[in-house]
Amino acid sequence: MYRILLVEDDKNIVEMLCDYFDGKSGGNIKIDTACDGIVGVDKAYETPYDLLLLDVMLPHFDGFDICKEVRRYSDVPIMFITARCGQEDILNGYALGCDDYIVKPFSLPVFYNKVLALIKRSKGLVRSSVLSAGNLSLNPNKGIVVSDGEEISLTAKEYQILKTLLENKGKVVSRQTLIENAWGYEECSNERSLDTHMKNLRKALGANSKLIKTVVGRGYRIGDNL
Amino acid sequence: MYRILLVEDDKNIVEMLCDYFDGKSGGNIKIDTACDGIVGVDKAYETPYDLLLLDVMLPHFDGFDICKEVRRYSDVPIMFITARCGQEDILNGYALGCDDYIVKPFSLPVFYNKVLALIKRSKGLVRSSVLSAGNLSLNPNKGIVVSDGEEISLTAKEYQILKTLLENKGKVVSRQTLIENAWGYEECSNERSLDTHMKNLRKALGANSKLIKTVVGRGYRIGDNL
DNA sequence: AATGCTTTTGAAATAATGTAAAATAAATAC
DNA sequence: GTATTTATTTTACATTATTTCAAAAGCATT
Repeated sequence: MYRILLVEDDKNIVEMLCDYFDGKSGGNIKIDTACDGIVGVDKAYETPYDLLLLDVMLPHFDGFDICKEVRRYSDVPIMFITARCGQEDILNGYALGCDDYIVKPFSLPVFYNKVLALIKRSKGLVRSSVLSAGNLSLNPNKGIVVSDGEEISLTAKEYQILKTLLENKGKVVSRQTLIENAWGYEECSNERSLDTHMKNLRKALGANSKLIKTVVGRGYRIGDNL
Repeated sequence: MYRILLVEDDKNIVEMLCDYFDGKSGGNIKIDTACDGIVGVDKAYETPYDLLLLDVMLPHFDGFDICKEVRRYSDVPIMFITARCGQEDILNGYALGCDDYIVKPFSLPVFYNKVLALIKRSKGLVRSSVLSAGNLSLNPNKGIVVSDGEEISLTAKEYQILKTLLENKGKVVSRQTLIENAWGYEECSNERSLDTHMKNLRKALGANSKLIKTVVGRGYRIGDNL
């Protein structure tokens, strides 16, 4: 399930995009919305979204401001969607670190595919729809995990933790991010639970558990080497 | 240095793009060209490009065919650039696994930025590039540090201190600045703690610890020479 | 070389993470 | 609807890593 934050003050556009994405993805994409920049920045900070869709013209804190602020701490994919089509604006967007700049009006089916292509690119899911590290693979479509050629069964939490690590292969993923991804909005009351799930996950992975390194004080990281 | 393969049969476009990219990037982007699909596929197979730019309408083996073929074995970023602007064509491009589909004519500066954004996204270099000094490098995106070719593990504080020093390479960084960056809002109770982390950091860096000079009374400075 | 100040060092205190087992909650079967 | 199974959370303690702190060493000024 992919999570998108849409910051847009035009209710019609919000509704249209939400409906289309929900229908087209079969509920596999969830769009969260904010109608002004301040709320947008706050939400982006609290939740690990897979993509930010930003209108440029917003009251008080505009899309460019949001992008600038978010890029201080995050690599999350960012697309602007706006009626402002001047070359100056577009170049400014790219200078602030956006991934794409879409000018309204646009074709919904094309836009949908653009969004999906970017999310997949950012997660390394371009060609195969399989995430992998070393001799370990996870198929997010099928929801199965194979370790050393054998399919293994993981619990929901273990699966989510492993998926988040693989989506960020090579990067240190903070405990907070892992918790947010595995627990979602209902927070986990005791953050020590993660330790236990981590232990169970490692046990389930057998020898491949060595792929997951603990980076004390900063999080965990999965890589291709034992 | 980034390498791009441009498959395009219109000599004018080829020349225009090559000139523009060469000038704009200061030679940091090298465009290789092929004027038909067969040659394009061969070149893409032989060389690890950072991006493929494919015209759709080509003799014999068109851009879609190239994309389909290349995607059998590679995740390389692919952009179509073509005059064919029908929605069917665009959707077909995305279905074949392209990253973007640009319709001619387009603005060169915008196109240049799009290309750069995609290459950076594909390499995980969105926010910040790698920081380095001498034979030492720190990737803020991945959160890893490499010293003399070996990845070394640093604690959270050591990592922050080194990152701050590298962000100010060549400059003297005051102890106060280092403390503020590594401890953030929760102040460190004893400012002598920095000394210990400095010691541990130097120990972890091995020979490269000589890159960090103590400037008594003013702070520390990292440089490129031992 | 003596003084006052800053930096380095290593042992002790503290904090973070790993593990196992028990308790609770959720899902499934009967 | 209840029993059984399975998953998750809590708890307690072991282990490892990090931070603190005070003593020792280094540096600059006289």
